Amino acid sequence: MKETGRSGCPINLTLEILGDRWSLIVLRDIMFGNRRHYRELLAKSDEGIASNILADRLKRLLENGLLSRRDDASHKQKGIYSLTEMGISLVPVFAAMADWGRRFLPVTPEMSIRAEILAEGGPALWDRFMAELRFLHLEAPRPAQSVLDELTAAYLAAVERRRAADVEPEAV
Amino acid sequence: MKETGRSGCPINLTLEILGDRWSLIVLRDIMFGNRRHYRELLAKSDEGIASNILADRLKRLLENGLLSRRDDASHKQKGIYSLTEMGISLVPVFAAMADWGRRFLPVTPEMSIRAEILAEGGPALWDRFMAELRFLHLEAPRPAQSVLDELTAAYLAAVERRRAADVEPEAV
DNA sequence: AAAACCGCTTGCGATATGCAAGCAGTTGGC
DNA sequence: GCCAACTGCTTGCATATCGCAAGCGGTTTT
Repeated sequence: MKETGRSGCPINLTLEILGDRWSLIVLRDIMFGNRRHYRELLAKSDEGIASNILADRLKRLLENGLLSRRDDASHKQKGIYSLTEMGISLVPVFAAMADWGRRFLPVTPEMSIRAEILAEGGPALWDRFMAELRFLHLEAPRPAQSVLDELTAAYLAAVERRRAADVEPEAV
Repeated sequence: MKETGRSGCPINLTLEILGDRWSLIVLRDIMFGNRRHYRELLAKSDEGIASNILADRLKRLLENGLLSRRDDASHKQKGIYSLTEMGISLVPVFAAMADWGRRFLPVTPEMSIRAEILAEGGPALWDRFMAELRFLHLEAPRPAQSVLDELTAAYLAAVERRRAADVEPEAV
């Protein structure tokens, strides 16, 4: 930890680690998009993060204990980034932020469907999701059902709905 | 709204408005410290925000609809900043962030007592707090009890505890 | 009349961001 | 075995933002 900050307020300390435009975007893509390699995070980012910014954020997230990194056995150059328990514990923060965003900001329907499901499901769903993340990123046992699959399916269905509506705008 | 952003993702849009080191600090001081004037926010900030940054953040928060500003009838130069419903709705986000911070970061006991109470109280307490903020910032009726007083009293008691422990370190 | 206070601005050096190009090493197709 | 594609990540450089200190016109207090 650096001693840059001034106060021991939890909000302040959280902002010192996550208070920028990109850190939470990176974590979001790892968490909800299951992107585990540098190139995946770089190329498939909806927002188009720059490569040096991504490298810097990954380094800081590693230093701060939100991520861990191990080598990919199948490719000597690849590294696999995983969420730690500290990173997984951000699920309620993401849920709260996403719910706020979808209520007050000009979100697109397909991008807010997952926020809606998380808000609807509440803490019980978040717990199930976190259990699944512990399976995907730590070595926890596989849970019965997959929340991530549910979220992803809903998202893809919304994308498809949008695509169909664009192709056939005369239909109601 | 600016068209800077790339995606309609609620997390991304939220970060475009609040994703920096200071915006949420300012809102925190208004919300939990009931600081309503520029000078109060400037001087009583635990983190020491710079005056130009504060002015810029207040402007952006006004533009984005999180705050409103009106003249202070008692002083021709003073302005009073108030939370809008959009700003008040950040209570769950603060609660989630503060709870995460107090669990994983080196917070001080007196600064995390309020986070603890909010986490303990859950959504029911948050709703009561938001009702009180609507009284303080909008023109809603006064609620029966004050959550803010409760939080502030707990904080001051923790400060006093710390002070007493520092003065008389031999006592247990 | 003087001093303190009001919100906020200006100047300026330091730091962070964003973009494009590039690098050494690895892998896969032929 | 050869070359192209791909790997994570760095470098250079222009621009934007940050952070500090000082200051400004006006108001209020003493």
